[in-house]
Amino acid sequence: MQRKSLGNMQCPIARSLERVGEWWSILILRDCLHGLTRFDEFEKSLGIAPNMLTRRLTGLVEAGLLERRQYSERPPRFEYVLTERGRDFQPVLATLLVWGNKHFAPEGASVVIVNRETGELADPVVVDRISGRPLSDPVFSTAPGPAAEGETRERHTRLLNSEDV
Amino acid sequence: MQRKSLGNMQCPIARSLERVGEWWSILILRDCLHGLTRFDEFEKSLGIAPNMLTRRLTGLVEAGLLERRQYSERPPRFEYVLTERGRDFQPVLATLLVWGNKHFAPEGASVVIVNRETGELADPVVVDRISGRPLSDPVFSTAPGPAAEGETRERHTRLLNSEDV
DNA sequence: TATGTTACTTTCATAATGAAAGTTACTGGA
DNA sequence: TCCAGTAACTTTCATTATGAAAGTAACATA
Repeated sequence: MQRKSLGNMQCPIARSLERVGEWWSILILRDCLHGLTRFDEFEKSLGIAPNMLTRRLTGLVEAGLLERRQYSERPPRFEYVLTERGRDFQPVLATLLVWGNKHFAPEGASVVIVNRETGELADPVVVDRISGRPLSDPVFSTAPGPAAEGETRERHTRLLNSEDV
Repeated sequence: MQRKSLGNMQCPIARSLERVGEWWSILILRDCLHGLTRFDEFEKSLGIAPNMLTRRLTGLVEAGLLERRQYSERPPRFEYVLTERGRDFQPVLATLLVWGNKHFAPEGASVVIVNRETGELADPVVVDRISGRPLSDPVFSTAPGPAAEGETRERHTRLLNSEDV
């Protein structure tokens, strides 16, 4: 009766969540992208118990999002640095930030994204690089990919047809 | 010794995770955005135990992402439909999908996003609507917002300065 | 009357989370 | 040499969260 694994689903969202879906994981990645690397930095920043932090860091290392690196021989000291896979998580954090600011910051935003060249607030949106159109445009929908099998293929094919009307 | 709440943090990412950070929540939202509305649809699609599904649906309704709506008087039957807040979550799902496809689909993508007008694969990226530049551009960074207090303000101010070099 | 459908609830075991305290391997100062 | 301090943890144990299995409610349909 283990927590049910999402990793063997075909859905890329499910597979992502298998790696970062546990309590604390995404906040640790947030801190990493803010430049934190050391155990006690995470501990203080998050207010997380050290045993939990160890579990999460180990998990993120195993998932290939972080690398555990020795930065001192004597005394032996380690730090955690993002891999490319971990850095690639940034867009997810940006969209979570925007969503949080819009819906859960009634007192106003506490964290924003700024363009340091112009000083202006950024307004992050997801667009399709090919067409330049916002992904919210109804022309976009999910579809089965080349590796889709069985239920996944049916599910997304169905969806495509039903929205084609 | 309850699971530690992230909702009283100022960070918008933490506040978002307070609402959708539990196991299954994001996958339920994914299914909602695919058009599912009914209990047994979610149950079958996810392979989730019904008691878990009830807890999550209740939580998402309380968080204002879903609305529970009666669609039949006799027999009494209910469905769950996205609110605006729930629909606004879509960009997060898109970025999770892209990340999952890139890093956890060695056999190739099983789900893709397509432009149904051109038939081409979409390539979703986060850009700043104001400047048009990709958010990965180093000119962008987080900064304390108008409502930032104490530690939050310091943290992001520090960051801004250190990267200004 | 029996079976099926949809949307659940109840009970209970196991896994995940968290608080508190302790450990390791040092450095630097009295 | 002794003691405090630092950084990165581990250990133990209580409490929550998750999940499997079975059951329930309120009907419709045959």
